[in-house]
Amino acid sequence: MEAKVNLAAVNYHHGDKENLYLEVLRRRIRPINQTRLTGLAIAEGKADGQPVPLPVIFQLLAEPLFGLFADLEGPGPHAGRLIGRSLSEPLPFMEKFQAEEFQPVLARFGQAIRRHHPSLPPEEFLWRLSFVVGAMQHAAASLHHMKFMTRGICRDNDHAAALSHFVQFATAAFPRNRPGGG
Amino acid sequence: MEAKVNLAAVNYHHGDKENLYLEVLRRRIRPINQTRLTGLAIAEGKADGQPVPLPVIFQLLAEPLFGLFADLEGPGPHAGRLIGRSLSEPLPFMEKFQAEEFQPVLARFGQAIRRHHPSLPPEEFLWRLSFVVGAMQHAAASLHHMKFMTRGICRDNDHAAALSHFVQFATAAFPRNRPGGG
DNA sequence: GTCTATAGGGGGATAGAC
DNA sequence: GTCTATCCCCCTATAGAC
Repeated sequence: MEAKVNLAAVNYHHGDKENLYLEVLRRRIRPINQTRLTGLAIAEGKADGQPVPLPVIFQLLAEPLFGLFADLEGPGPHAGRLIGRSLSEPLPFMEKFQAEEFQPVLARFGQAIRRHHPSLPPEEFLWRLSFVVGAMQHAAASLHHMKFMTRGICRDNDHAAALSHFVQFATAAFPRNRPGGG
Repeated sequence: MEAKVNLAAVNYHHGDKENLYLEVLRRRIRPINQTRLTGLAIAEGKADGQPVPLPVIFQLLAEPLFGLFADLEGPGPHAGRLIGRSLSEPLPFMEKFQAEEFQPVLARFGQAIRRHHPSLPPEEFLWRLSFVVGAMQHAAASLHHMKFMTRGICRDNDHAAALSHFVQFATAAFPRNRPGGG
């Protein structure tokens, strides 16, 4: 019936489509989030009680994601776009999934960032965090056609540039001295 | 065959599915971008040769999008999520579409922002712009479950808060005095 | 326990009726 | 020119073979 491989044995091993989709996503996302969390843990160990500098935090957050695009021949770029897309998926079961997979990371990194702005109102803090995360995801999802989008100024799949510019950008979003204080 | 209305006459009027999808998107996106462009034109008229202040620019950019969520019973929120989703769509024909619909707006607003940072390297400028746009889109796509994401701190569909925080955030991303100069 | 044959449903597009 | 009846393929999931 098929050229090389059995087709729908998939259903036996992975259940229905929804479950398969989540398994694939999890498989891609877990290692990224794991790398992030251990990276932060190590950095905090080294910091020895002091807050980890913001640029370091954002680097640790973004590098595992942008790093997917380092090997253009591997599955990374595809995974990157898959993740990007999944995050704007309106499917109801995705909310629960996103919470399970990303909340721990967000909470953990949120804490670390928060130490630099302990008196910032929680609501304001969370909005900024949300914007920063959105910027990162958008960048990851757009890496492959930055050249097109910028009419040739930026290069495609330039994950190193994305990373360094993102770190600068995100750090600027949480400036030490803001207009409103904090 | 159907309860109330003829079904596949759609195909006659709109051609194939891809075309229909683009028509729907265009219909939602065009008025938003139109509002943005005329808003900026008016602001520039009033500014009388001076650069339009950054907060005004970002307000003009974001308000038409976030404003979709003002009437929760209307089609706006649905349109907002549709647009959000379409932007992370990996479908090949979407790139062309996005360029057609969004490049003019981005170019126009880019110019206006650029006047505040004429000596910033083009690449750096475009990266920041990309991050800001990503933050905005992510916010629009997430408005409906901010409460869930923030464990109750932020409210759902709070487009006014989203707007004001975004304006602040985006303005901070283009600070008058940066570490690197410009 | 592993996989395949097959049924069932849905969606898209064409060919042709009005 | 407008719309509808119908076809076909693909995709999903179950039932049952090995």
